Amino acid sequence: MSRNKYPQLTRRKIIQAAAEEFLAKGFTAASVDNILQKTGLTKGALYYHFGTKAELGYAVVEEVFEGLVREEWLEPLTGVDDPLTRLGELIAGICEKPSPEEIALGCPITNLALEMSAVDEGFRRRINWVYDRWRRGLARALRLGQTKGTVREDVDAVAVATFLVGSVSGCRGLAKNAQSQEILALAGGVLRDYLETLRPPSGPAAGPPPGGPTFKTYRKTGC
Amino acid sequence: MSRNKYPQLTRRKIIQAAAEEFLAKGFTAASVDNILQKTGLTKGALYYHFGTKAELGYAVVEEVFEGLVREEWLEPLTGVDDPLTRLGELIAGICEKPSPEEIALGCPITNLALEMSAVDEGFRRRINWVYDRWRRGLARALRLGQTKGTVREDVDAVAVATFLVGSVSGCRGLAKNAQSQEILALAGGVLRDYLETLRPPSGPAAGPPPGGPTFKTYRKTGC
Amino acid sequence: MSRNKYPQLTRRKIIQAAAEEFLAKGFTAASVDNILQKTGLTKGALYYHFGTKAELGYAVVEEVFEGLVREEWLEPLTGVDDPLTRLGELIAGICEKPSPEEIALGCPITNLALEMSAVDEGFRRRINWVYDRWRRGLARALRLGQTKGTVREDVDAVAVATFLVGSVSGCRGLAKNAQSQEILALAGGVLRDYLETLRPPSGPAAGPPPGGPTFKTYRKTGC
Amino acid sequence: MSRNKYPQLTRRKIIQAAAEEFLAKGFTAASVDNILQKTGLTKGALYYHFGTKAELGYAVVEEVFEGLVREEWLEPLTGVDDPLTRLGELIAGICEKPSPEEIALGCPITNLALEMSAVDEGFRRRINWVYDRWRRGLARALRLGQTKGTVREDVDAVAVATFLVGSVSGCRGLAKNAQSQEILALAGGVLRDYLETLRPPSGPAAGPPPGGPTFKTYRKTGC
DNA sequence: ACTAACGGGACTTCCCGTTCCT
DNA sequence: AGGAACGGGAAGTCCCGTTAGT
Repeated sequence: MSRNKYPQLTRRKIIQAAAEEFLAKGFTAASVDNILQKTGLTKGALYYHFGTKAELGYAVVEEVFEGLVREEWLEPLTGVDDPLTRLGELIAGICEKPSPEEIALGCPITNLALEMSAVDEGFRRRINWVYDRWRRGLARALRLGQTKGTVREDVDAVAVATFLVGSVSGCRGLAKNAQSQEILALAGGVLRDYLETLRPPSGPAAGPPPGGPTFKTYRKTGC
Repeated sequence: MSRNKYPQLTRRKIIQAAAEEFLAKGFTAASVDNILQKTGLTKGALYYHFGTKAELGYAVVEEVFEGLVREEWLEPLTGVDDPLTRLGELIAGICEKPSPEEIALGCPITNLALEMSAVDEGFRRRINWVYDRWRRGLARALRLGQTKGTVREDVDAVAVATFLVGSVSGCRGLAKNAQSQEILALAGGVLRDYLETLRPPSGPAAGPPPGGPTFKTYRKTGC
Repeated sequence: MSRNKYPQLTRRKIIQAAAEEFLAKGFTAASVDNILQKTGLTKGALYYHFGTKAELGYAVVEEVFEGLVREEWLEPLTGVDDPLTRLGELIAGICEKPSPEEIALGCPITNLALEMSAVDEGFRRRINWVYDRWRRGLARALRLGQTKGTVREDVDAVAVATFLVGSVSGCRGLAKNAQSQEILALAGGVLRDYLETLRPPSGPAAGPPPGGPTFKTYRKTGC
Repeated sequence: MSRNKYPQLTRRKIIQAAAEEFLAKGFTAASVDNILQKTGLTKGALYYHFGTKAELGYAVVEEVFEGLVREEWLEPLTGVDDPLTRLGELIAGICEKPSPEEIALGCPITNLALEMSAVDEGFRRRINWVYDRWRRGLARALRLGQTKGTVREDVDAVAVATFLVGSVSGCRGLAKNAQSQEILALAGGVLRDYLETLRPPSGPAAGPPPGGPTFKTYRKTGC
């Protein structure tokens, strides 16, 4: 067998297939052989690149799930003057127009977090790193809003960011179990109402009307 | 070896041990042998009472996890005139004085929900039944508050109840992964602030000051 | 629980259910619990009457399968002056008008014989006892025919009887595997042709034409 | 531990050991661990080559038992002008000089057929394929004899072939249960007498005297 | 850099039998 | 005479990881 000229491509293929399996079945129930069958590769390829099933899982967290958070939440919020409006759009995108898979499978990181964090410290740390970036991104956006006057001065940006991450992932879990988009929409509506609470009392109540078309560009797949 | 005169007691012992294992390791990773070892019983007893690991899991959901929700959330709220104050106390109890285990292991039903609902329809249905009771209990309490004038008339009780269940379980998951009580306290504080939003505009803003001593009596273990 | 007034009836029920299970799945693959489920009884009843699965099997051989041979082969042949004609009718009954079950399941004793005789001496002896009665019954009938002049004097009655038992059970096994009545009819026709070979050269070639209606009365279920 | 360069050899070893176990204990009662212990291999090897106990059984039928029929019956009969004589020799070889194992264990395919054909369609089809080759081989030999004038024109070659397969396997089963070579010899003698019936009336009654020394070269092991 | 072949173990299932009790 | 509860073990499946080779 000749040397592959693009080993990183092989690595990517394995990680992608693994991410799908972990999302669908969870880490423990996922089978290494299944993952490899999807790629057409064999054990040797996997254990050359990773060495262990857990390390493969770590790579999925760091290189796939982190990216989902960044694309879905962090990038759409960077440099936005009115973060509450934008957050409302993002939440609407997830809660009101989810794909069937998003409902059925829920939030990838949260699934992994609840399954593995109490069992495997390596997972816990890496997932925590993703969550931290998520929370900090939201907090930074909120603080920028405070600077611009679109967010009340007295809100604790970090606390609210933490709450938002928890709420969003929790409500997605609820909807996953119920397999119901309506439940997701219900909870999403309340969450958006809550966000309006954070605006300064006077001045223009809100930005553009919620549910506008702009948010669509931010939707991709996952978190 | 004397035959047991109280087979239901044996059944309870197995279910209890299983609940602990499932909570600690998840359903898939839990081992039947471990569960039995905790009880001192053998395969024969389990096969007689349950027949399958999945059926054992179903019984845990129906007979243990449902009870946690009922004791922690439903019973403390029945017949309460001012549900927002009481909800604040309950949330404070979970978020500000959690036991180390509660932080480390998170919310039992939510763990199982995210692990199994996409894989096993039997689990999904039973967990959904628990979640429904939870949501309906909160909604009923909020409606009673509306009758008594302690909750704003224009709030959608079912939507808020759904959001509360999602938020609480989501924030507990976040704290579980971070293994941090502070994060839980942070999110809990925001959630309680949100609850104050739901009170009628005029009149006495709130009941007793939040975080009062009364709520301690409602804390037990789990959800 | 009060004493049953007719324990022998319980015993019969178990044996009957066991006979069906053994015939359908074989002895090893048959499950004691399945057998009991058919009867509505429990382990206590079975192990009161039998003590072991093997002993239950022995009883089935002795009390059920032996009866099939007797009813199907021995009784129809007792005191018959022209055994070849009668044998032809019996064979025709099995080979040309078998019930679907008879084709699907084959000959009960032969099934058990091939499965168990090399493994369990207890089975082998009892099955051998049944086979011996079968063979002796045929041999006696043939000898009576020789006395009456309907069977050639120079045929070895025991040898032919042995061959007949082997051929019939073998051809039924072949048809069972092929799940084909035609194969059974094919082989049966040849066997009946062979029987004609055993008649004395001169004199009336045969009795009534083969395939006559009389044989129907001899058919019951099994061997 | 050196990796095997000839995996087909490993495969053969497993199949051979399995064939012996299945022949000795039957398929259901045979233990995978026992089979592997005979070969010195482990679960991994079996799972790689077969994946399932049933698939191993299928391979045994297709690659071992089929070969027995071919070597014992088909090859000795190909291109033979006087098939009845040759058949007599083959039957004599099995019935008059069987090895102790042949008596004790009986005909491999027939054992499997009676045990599995009513339970597992995969077995039934494959065993039926073997039986069909057997029957067709005999029928072809008989037709060639008819061409050469050594077999009567009016015999139905397929029917007689079917009957022969059934009789031989049935008589072997009878002898297996009785654990008696005499019974086998008895039935074999009758079968050979029957074969003589199929010769054309006039002309040289038979070829070489039955029981001649030539048949010994065809004996191998099984069917 | 990757394949084919295999090691070795753990898990659930399921089964036969036993004992206390009525 | 028989029901209910449980003991204890073995079997098949499947899975993760490793090594010899290329």
